[in-house]
Amino acid sequence: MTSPRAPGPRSRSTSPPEPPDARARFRRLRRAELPSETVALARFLIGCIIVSDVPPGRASARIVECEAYLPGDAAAHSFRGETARNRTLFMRRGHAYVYFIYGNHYCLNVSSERAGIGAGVLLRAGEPLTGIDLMRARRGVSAERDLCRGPGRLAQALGIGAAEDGLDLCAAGPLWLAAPRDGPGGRVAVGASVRIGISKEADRVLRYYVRDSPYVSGPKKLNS
DNA sequence: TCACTGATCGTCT
DNA sequence: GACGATCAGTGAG
Repeated sequence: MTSPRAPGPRSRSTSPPEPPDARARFRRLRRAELPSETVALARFLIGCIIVSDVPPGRASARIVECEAYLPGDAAAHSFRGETARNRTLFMRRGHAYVYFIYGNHYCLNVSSERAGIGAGVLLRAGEPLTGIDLMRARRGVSAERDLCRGPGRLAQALGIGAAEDGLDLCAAGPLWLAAPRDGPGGRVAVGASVRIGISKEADRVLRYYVRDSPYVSGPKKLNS
């Protein structure tokens, strides 16, 4: 009948009580702060925060893993040129490219170059920060580690679907990027590896992740 | 922890 | 009609 795990239609909010952690404050990233080159942006995004205000409430996660998909990269969805599906990948940097994959899952990218150039950064995993109960409800699992570990899981936990495709992540809206939290522990060791789940250009080291983070996806040998 | 497999459906050739 | 930037479940080591 209906697709089982695709994010459902937005429920009509009946002013649910705001969980205490939803009041955490984040500073929205300005586009000028985003590096204008894909690899640099992928590295930059590690430690940044993705914030979803998709109803019924706020959920956010610290980005701990992402992959760069470059212009002219055979593994990138933009490789064959612009289509109806991937057109948001050709928007200027800082826009959401959301696509549906394997009949079950949505994945979120951040467009990464100037308008007209197809490239992006796939957000693969996050460490849940706020709205954890909401993520649990969306995901149907309780283990915090499994809420955002993997691109499909991350999108589902944040309530991201086709409706979020094309959103400006540097503007006010239901989905946006926030600066890393300052203070002790703000600086992390970033590792690099080959990308996961692709067959073309599979040897390129374009995946970045937080070393030793339990929230990173993929086999252990890629994460040391 | 890893390897394997089925589910599921939009997109593209 | 084939493929795919995945996930969850199962079984083996």
